[in-house]
Amino acid sequence: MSRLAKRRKELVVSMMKDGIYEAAVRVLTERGAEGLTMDRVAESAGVAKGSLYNYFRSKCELLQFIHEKTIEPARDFLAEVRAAPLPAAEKLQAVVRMWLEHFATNRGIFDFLFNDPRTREVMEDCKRSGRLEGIEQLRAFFEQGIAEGAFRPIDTQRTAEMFLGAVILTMEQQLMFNLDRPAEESAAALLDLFLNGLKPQT
Amino acid sequence: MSRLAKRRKELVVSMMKDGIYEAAVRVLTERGAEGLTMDRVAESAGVAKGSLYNYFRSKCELLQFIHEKTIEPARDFLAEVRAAPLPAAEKLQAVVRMWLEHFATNRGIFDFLFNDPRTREVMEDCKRSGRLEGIEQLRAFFEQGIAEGAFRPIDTQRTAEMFLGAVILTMEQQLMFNLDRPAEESAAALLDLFLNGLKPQT
Amino acid sequence: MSRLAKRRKELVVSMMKDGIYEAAVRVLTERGAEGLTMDRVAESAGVAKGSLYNYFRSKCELLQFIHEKTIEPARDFLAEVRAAPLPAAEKLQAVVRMWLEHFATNRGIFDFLFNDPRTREVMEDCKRSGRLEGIEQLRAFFEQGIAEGAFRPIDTQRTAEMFLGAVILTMEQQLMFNLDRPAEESAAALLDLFLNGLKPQT
Amino acid sequence: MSRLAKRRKELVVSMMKDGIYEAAVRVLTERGAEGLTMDRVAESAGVAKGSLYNYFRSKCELLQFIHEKTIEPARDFLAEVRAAPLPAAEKLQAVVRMWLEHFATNRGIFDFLFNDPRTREVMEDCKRSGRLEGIEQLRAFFEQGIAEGAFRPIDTQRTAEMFLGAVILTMEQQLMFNLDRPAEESAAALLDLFLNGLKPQT
DNA sequence: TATGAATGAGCGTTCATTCAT
DNA sequence: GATGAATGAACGCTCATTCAT
Repeated sequence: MSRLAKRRKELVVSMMKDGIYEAAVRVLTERGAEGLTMDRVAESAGVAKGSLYNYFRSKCELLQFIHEKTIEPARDFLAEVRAAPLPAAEKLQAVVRMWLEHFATNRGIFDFLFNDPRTREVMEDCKRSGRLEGIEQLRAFFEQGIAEGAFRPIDTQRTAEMFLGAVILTMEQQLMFNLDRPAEESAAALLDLFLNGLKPQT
Repeated sequence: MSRLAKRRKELVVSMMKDGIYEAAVRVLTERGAEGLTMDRVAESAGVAKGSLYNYFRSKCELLQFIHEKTIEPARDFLAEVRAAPLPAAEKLQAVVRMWLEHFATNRGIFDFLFNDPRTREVMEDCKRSGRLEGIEQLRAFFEQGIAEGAFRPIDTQRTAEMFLGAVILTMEQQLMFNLDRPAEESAAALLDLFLNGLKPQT
Repeated sequence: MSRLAKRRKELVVSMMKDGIYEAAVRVLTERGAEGLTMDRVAESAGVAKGSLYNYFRSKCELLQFIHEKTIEPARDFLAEVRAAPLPAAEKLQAVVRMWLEHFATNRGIFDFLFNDPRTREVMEDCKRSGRLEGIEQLRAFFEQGIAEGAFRPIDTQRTAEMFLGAVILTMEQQLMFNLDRPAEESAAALLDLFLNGLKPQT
Repeated sequence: MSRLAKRRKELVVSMMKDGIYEAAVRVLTERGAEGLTMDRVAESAGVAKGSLYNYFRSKCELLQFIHEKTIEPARDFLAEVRAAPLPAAEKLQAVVRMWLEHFATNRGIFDFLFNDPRTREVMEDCKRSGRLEGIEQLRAFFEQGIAEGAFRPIDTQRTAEMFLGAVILTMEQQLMFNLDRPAEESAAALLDLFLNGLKPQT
């Protein structure tokens, strides 16, 4: 096969995978993680069930693809932010805003990524859950903040967990009730609380 | 049927439901949310599968009952704390410690209650997840704190969400990795962070 | 449950298993070992597919049951013959005659028992294939014959293999072409050849 | 199309068929009869799956071709031996030795040819299994032996069946347990038993 | 003619629900 | 009311075959 033909084939495969991905996301949105069956993905993608297996060896592999594809832009942005010459607090805020924006669109896929126990099991083998990755990244920011003297020398692991938990639940509330909170505003509220605490400034 | 007979019948029904509940919790603990089948619940409860349907119209209804029943002691404790003559921060800490202790015993049921997508759907129909209630209760504490002048006048809804998120994820991490963090300590860390914030005390 | 009820239940279960067994044999006969699907067994037995799983945990278990049930009477007879006070040659002849009669009825099940590679795999785990069991039993007869001085001191393992092979292929030819050879006659021919050999008596 | 072009085409087709045959044998060897899928044959042959259907109308036809092609050298050798000026017993021994050697190399294809139920059905349609041919050929040897006065005037059909059965099961045992019996020795044991019988020489 | 993606019937298995006893 | 066998739709997955390129 010529190089050109090969390239074209790769493109077609990539497009099919994307189509299946989108179908899966639709199913996820309409029926939840529980309702994500290969039959429904196939139907939603407009292909035969067997065809899915031309692109993904198993449902598990499809799940991993969805995970990867969804989380990828977030991860890229995170790496970018991490490398940027900004104070820790600003990095945190940027990341939170991005997360809120990124997942604001779609409740099904968010649950699937962060909360579905099946997904977690599948992912643990190869990639870690989105949650674990998020915690790890956040820790880096907290450590930077401490090093800069901007944060108290708290337990970064615990802090990262609490912070991510706060972000996730904020997102979930928004998705669950279709709230209309600008990401900007939510991020600011989060940072304000975590930076300054509840106690009145003396 | 006489009133007495009626009363007795109610009692019997209630006991059966409780027995089934306990069986379900056992199954949940041993096999996870995925493994919670009517067969297994029936077997663990020592009744016939068909009998479950005399007490719960469907699996969905059983799920709702489990939810309710599990949440109940937490709710009771919360009401008690709420009524107590304590400063907001102490109330928060007490509640957090109780939650951590209450769910530390049992990973299966926790996942089931907060994260299982099947459960989630079911719950949304009737009271839109246990989270809501927790948030509502927490709001009261934050409002009290503000009224007392102990807290800044922040958005209590958002704060409650963030706080609950932090608690939940802290719990989950602990359960997921079988960490050995005393509830006392975790509660203290949570309170410290939310009260004082990340910024160094000036 | 009373002892009586228990006994009745056992009987019902046993009858269902037998019914399923017969259905499986029918399918085996009509469609061969390849065509033995759970769907077809269920249909032939006049029950829903799911019901099969109330009596057999898996297809493998059903296969083992068929194996056992079919081979059981042959095994019983063999044990009886083995214990009887007869010369080795007569024992051999009796067993061969029994085999030919026992399997004369049904080609499907015979193939399934002795030749189907799938069956072999399944059986190896728990029971040995019919073939192995047959060889082992035959060896005993040859050893007896040698001890009695009626047979030459040949390699009993090999001899048992050859003998069983001869029996099996004789059976298969008969089944394959629906020949009308009396078991009696076939057994006599087998014994004559194996005892006296091809060479003319000097 | 010119005669030459036709001839060339035939050659190409024949070579392709042979290539596919070899691929099928490889698959058979590596994965067993169960694992012989058109996908794997195509992959092993280095052609597209669809191409297989240019040379064989169906999997069934491919199976028949494999059968034919595998049996062929044995058949050729048999014809050769048959025509040779040797006593019947020596011919028998030569053929048995050849068979044992021919199939000793390869368990997968042997099972496939003689025991796989799928194959069996296919073969029955067109030539009722390779066995028949073997039996027919063996009969000729026994008839020769009788004519020469070297064998008793036994029923040659039955004898041929028993003999073939003995050979086949001997082979199968060897393959199933990976025994290390030289073909020479096995052939000698077979002949000794069939010629001289079990009874002690008087 | 060669290709290989698309197909869809079929596989073994699970499980919430029903219903005759 | 209690039972548990029967049900059948649904699941993830396979693979012989087809057909547009």
